[in-house]
Amino acid sequence: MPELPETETIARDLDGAIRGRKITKVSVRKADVLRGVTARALAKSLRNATIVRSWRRAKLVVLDLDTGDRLVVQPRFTGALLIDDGGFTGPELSYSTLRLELDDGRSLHYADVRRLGTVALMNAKRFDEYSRMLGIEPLDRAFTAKHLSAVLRATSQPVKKVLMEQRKIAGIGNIYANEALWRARIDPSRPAASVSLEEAKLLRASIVGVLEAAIEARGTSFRDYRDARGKRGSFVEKLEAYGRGGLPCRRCGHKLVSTHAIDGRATTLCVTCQR
DNA sequence: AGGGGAACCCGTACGC
DNA sequence: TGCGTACGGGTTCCCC
Repeated sequence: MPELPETETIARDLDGAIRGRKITKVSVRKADVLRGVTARALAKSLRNATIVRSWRRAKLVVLDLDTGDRLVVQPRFTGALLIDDGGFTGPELSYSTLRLELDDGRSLHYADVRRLGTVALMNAKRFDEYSRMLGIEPLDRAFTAKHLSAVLRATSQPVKKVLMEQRKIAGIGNIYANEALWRARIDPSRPAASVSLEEAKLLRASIVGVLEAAIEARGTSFRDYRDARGKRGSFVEKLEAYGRGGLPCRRCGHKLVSTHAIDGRATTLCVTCQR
C-alpha cells in the first residue's frame, strides 16, 4: 500500500533510472486502469515523448513529459512501476497493464494485480487543478505545528481520520497515521480539535520523523508493495503499532489493542501510553 | 458542509 | 479436495 514513503521511493528510483529517456512504443493490456484517457489517446500522446522528470505529490508518482503533459500514477494497493531491463519473463509480465518501451531498450511497466490503481494523463492546467485539491505536503517547510494545529482545530473528527484526509494533509495513509500517533502518544480516536498546540508540535515531529525514517528504509512492504526494481522496503521491521495488535508495546510493555472503530479502518494503539 | 454508502478489482481466507 | 462467498483497502462519487 504505497503511502508517501513508498511513492517517494518509486519516484526517486524512476528519476534516476529513466529521466531523459524517450518513449518509443506504448502497449495497453488492461485499459480499465486508465482515467480520463482512452488507450488509443494515451498511446498517441506518449509515443515519442521524453520523460524529463519523475517526482511525487501526495501518493502519486508523476512523470513529467517534454510535451507538457504529466503521466500521473496512483498505485493504491497493489500497483507497481517496474523497470524491465530485458529480464522479465511470464510471471513478471502477467499483471502488467501498461508498458512503455524506452529508447535504450528497457521498458517501464505499470503492473497491478487488483487493478484498483489508476493511470491518468493530465495537461499542466488539469494537474494544477487536481494538485490544488490536495493538502499540504508533510515534508514541506510550511507544514509547521501551527499549520497542523489549525487543521486539527477545524473539526471534531477523530484525529487519525483527519491525518489521512488527502485534502488536508497529503500522503499519510493507515500505516503511518497509526505510527505517528503511537510516537506522539495520542489516542487516535480523540477529537482532532482536542489536540493542543503542544501536542500538535509533538505530532508534527512524529509525522515527519516516521515518514523520513520510512523513506530511508525504502518504505514498508507489509504485503504487496515493491519498488521500481521489484524489491521490498524494510520499514516493516521498524513498525511500532501497525500490524502489532496483541503484541507488547515497545514503550511500556502493555498489550497493543486493535480496533476498526475509526472509519472502519484497522487501528492499533497502546491504551496505556496513548492518551 | 459533513456523513454514509457504493463502486472499483481480484487474490486470499474461510466455510461447507 | 473443490466450490462458493466474504473481505479488504484508498479514493471518488452520489445521495441525504
